[in-house]
Amino acid sequence: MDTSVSPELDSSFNDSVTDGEDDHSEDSPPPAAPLQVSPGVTVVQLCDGQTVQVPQTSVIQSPQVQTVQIARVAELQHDESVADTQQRRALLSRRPSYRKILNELSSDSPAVPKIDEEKMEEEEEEAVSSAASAPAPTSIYQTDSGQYPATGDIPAYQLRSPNSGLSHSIVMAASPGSMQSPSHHTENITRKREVRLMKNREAARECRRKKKEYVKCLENRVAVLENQNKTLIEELKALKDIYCHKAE
DNA sequence: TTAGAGTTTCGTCAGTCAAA
DNA sequence: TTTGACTGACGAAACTCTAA
Repeated sequence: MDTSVSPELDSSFNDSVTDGEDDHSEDSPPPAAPLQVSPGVTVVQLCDGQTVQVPQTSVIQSPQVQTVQIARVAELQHDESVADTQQRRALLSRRPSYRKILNELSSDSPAVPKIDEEKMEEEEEEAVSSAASAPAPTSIYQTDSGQYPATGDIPAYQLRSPNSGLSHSIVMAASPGSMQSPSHHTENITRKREVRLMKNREAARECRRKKKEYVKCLENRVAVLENQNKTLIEELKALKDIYCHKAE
């Protein structure tokens, strides 16, 4: 099972995504700066072991952030090793959902729309109640969401679904399970199935939407890091030049 | 213009997990 | 134990691109 790797990646990844969403995140101070010798100056070690003092405005401090992040991941791993099994299982077995990740994102960045869960619930309830109370719906896809009739675009596999024709005259039994005729029982099962399918359909849509946003955030993050990397390389080159001139 | 390949989108199923 | 939410995998349909 390779899922054991994902939580660490995800925990650091969530930070990265959050940072990636906000391009100014590089301006924020790192959680710790081990090579910082004074408030305005950072010490950078060159390949020959010597050190050079760099103004704090330099982007060279950013790798420290990464180092610290790696250290935090290592810490996390250590903590996990001593945590109880249930907690570890919770950490290792499942990655956070896109909903969680994106909700975190949205709390950091107002540009990302937060998922209105209450609204979604209301819509679902509405859909369910309409499915249950509709006098004679021709199809659940027409009565519930209103999407398909609006576009007139009902996929063929939905039309030929074995359930699509069975949703007529859905009536709730007065006491489900006690005095239910076979037909009512079948209708109840059918209705439950249709509700489940409808919810799952919505969930799949939402999941895909979240996934897209998530991938976009990753791409943004990659772009930011690539730029940063380029700047760092140039800066390192300049510093080496300065050092070589001094040495001569 | 059109046939076919490649890509995208969508619904469904199955499996997992957390909460009740 | 049951239930609901979430998400990967799969197949089907729609869409896009390209060579003939």
